[in-house]
Amino acid sequence: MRWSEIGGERCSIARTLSVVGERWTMLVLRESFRGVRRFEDFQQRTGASRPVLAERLRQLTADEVLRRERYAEKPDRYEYRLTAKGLDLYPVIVSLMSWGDRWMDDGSGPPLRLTHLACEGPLAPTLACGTCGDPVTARDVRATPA
Amino acid sequence: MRWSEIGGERCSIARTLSVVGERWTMLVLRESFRGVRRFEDFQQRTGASRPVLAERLRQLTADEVLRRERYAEKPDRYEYRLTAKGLDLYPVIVSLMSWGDRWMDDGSGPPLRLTHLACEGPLAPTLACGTCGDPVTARDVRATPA
DNA sequence: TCAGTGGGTTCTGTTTCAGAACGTAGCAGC
DNA sequence: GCTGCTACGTTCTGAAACAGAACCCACTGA
Repeated sequence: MRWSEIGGERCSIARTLSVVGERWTMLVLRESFRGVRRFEDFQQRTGASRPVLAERLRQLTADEVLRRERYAEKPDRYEYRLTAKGLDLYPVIVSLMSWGDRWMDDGSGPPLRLTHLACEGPLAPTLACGTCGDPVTARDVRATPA
Repeated sequence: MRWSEIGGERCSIARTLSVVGERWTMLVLRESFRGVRRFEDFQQRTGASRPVLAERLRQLTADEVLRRERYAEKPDRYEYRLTAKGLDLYPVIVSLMSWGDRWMDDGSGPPLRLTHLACEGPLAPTLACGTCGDPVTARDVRATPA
């Protein structure tokens, strides 16, 4: 099977990866969540090559994760902003970061600190059950085909 | 910058992607969480080609996300099982799945249903603040360099 | 003796990628 | 009017990664 065909699988993980699973795509989104909007800035901050970045931005726009908006005329200039669909990827980004903080630390501690604005405490991101609100690990869950 | 060098960045997201960001790796882990342990089964269920699968299993083992264990002798047979480090990737998998359920539905509903064993309710996975326990979205968080 | 199983490796043609160069449409300074 | 500078890409070329098929090896069972 070709990687480009995983979007057709009946699996939400595979379908999500067909949108955000390409090389560099997650780093583009990381920068989007940090407020980056312009091609040059994405290029510099992610390190992706220009052709690949152009392709990723095109695809993310087609998938409605980003929205391409003109911010200047003559010549036309566009920037890329997260849509609601894109903003909803935040838990993915945060869980990747959280795992890296815990398991990929080189001894110098987490590169970024997240503060929960509502309680002013450290975010300490947790996977919780939406029904009872308790924290959840892999062992607490049963999966059944729908 | 080459993709193979992102592990050296001072960013937990980039570092995590250096472990789980290759094509097929997430699908291998998806199957691991479903209990799959053997090469042939991974190959059939993920759709990755045999050389790529072999390489991914090798790398995940080197990164201590999976552990390679002999389950038979003459000839030796090995299986791949999640370590604690691997099990801790569960929030990443679940958040990918949750986003796919919400945004990539083709009209036939979620392919898999998750039940939280503690409360017997649907998991409805949520990103929560570990300090106050409340649900969190992208807008509720401030990031500061450490 | 012959087929089947499990876990890979090897080989070959195709696809994707990295980096540099180029294009384009304006603007600022001189 | 000429020279750079900015922003956002596209084009080109050699290198790397991938997909699928074939093969290898050490057994087992018929």
